[in-house]
Amino acid sequence: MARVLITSALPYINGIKHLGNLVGSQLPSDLYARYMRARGHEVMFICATDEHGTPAELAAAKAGKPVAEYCAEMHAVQAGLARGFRLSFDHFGRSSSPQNHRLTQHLAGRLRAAGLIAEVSEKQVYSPADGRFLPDRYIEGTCPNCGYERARGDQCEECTKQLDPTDLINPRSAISGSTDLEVRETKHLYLRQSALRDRIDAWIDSQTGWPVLTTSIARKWLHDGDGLQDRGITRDLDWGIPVRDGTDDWPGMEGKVFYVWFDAPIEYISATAEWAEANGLPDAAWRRWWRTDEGADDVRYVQFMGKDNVPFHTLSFPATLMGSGEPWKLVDYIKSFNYLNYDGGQFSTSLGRGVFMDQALAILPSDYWRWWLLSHAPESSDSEFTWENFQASVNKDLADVLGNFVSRVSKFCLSKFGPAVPDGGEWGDRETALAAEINRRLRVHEGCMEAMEVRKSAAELRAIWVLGNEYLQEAAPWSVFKSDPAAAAMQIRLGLNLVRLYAVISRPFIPDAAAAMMAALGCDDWSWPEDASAALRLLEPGHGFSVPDMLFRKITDAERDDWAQRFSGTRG
RNA sequence: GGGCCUGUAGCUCAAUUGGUCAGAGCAGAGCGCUCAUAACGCUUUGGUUGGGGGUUCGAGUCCCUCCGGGCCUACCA
Repeated sequence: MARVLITSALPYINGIKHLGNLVGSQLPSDLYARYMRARGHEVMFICATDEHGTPAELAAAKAGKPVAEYCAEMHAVQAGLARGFRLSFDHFGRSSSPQNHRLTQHLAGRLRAAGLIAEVSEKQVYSPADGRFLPDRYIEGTCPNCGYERARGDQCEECTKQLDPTDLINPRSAISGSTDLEVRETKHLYLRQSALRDRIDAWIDSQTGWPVLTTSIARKWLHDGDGLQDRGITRDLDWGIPVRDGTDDWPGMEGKVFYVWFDAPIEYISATAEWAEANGLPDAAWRRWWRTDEGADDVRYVQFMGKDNVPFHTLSFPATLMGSGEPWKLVDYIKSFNYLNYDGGQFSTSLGRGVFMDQALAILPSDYWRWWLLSHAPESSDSEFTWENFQASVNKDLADVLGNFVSRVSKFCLSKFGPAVPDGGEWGDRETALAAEINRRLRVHEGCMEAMEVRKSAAELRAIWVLGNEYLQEAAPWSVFKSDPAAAAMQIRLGLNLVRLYAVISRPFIPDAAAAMMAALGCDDWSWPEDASAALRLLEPGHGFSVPDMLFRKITDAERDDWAQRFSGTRG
């Protein structure tokens, strides 16, 4: 048994996430966590809401609530949706937790002591009307290059030219529209990533088998131009983790907070501490996952994220941990995903384009979505959600191939033999061959799951479902029953055992359906089928079962068209 | 501008990384079965792997070029 630490990129607090966000980190990480648990490994699966930063403050203001209250509410909403999608986090924390305050301040202090923090005075745009410094992208104005009137301070979206806020003509606050802007001097802390560049570079080089997407993004940042640049890790905001040197004041930095991307990854660790506290466990319980000097040496740490998060996880966060000089556990494997698009364009939170987590659950149970999203995960390139494809996959894979198999086996048994696993008959060549084929395919499936090849894993799982239908077709118990009832009993006994086997191996993908299958069989033995031959004899003659309700219903053309219409534009 | 990824049957995607690999699922066609959610099984029609050029005994797989799609480019997170 191994110990596996799994983290999903933290969803940002300012609203309900869409399916693209879900499939980029939380869902595949859940698949992996569930599979690892199913194989008997000790798993710590961590996620949290990422609560700091300007967008959170603005979203709270828009909602007319204090930011702390807003975040608490949105955390509860996101936690509820996570439960709705059956995301099996051991802990779903908050980056605003006391634990994260302490650890972030501690690590900043360590970095300072190691000489890896630089204090830099710089000029930033301040808006008296908004009462805040404005990040570059919150300043709008006319592009000096192309004349576009709504260019942002970081880049003109029209001509893609990189801009400095002071380049803009007629600059104004994107928040209030105020043109009363001034440039103020302010001091900030920079993490001297440049000083750690060689160490990080060597560390990235030492990794094998990481997705190209992961390493290519990291190398680009390491080698582009002058190489890895220092990064500002503080902001002039109210909401965040106050800048401190461990538990001491940091002179000159009063009133400033750490930048969200400094404290967010640290929350992976802090959330594990939150988990320990929530469960009444001592610090040693979480430190054995994170401190290589306190037991984390044998931990395998895997991170899941969308490609936009890769720089922070390959560079900034490792720099933070390495630079601390303390033996923190570094990530062993980074699984990154491309984007999921929606019907010819991008999902858009602002435009309400696409399907959001709450809406998805209002339409169909989570298993339908889990299956489609996982079997179409954007691994090698961006992928696309279309209602036609969703309908086809759900109806064929879930309803026809798996659901109907369970239905035909259980109903046939009930009508011919009654509500218990029938006795009689012996396995022949066909059954032996089936067990061998299941073993073979299962080993392939396991290899894909181990390697986090999500789509292939789904395809292999489906192929194993198909084997059940092929077997029934060849064995034809409905025909055999007429001449040799005992042989038919053996065949259908195998079929019922196949249902249990399917429940076990399908559980990481479709946990609710798996539970329904197992419940109908009156069984609670979730042991992994190491050997199909034995697993297919697990339910013995006389064991009672019931016919489950329809596992998956079909999506009608009318529903498909209705949904396509409903989610094409404006949310609500 | 620079960098990276990507373009394979109508659709969604595979090809152990130069050597029978041109494949699977869906859709289409034909046949079979009747236990089942008009479900299942078998067979089968589709591609000169975006265009062009090159390297090689041999290239979706390497190089050049052109065309198309996407992402990143450090103050959104």
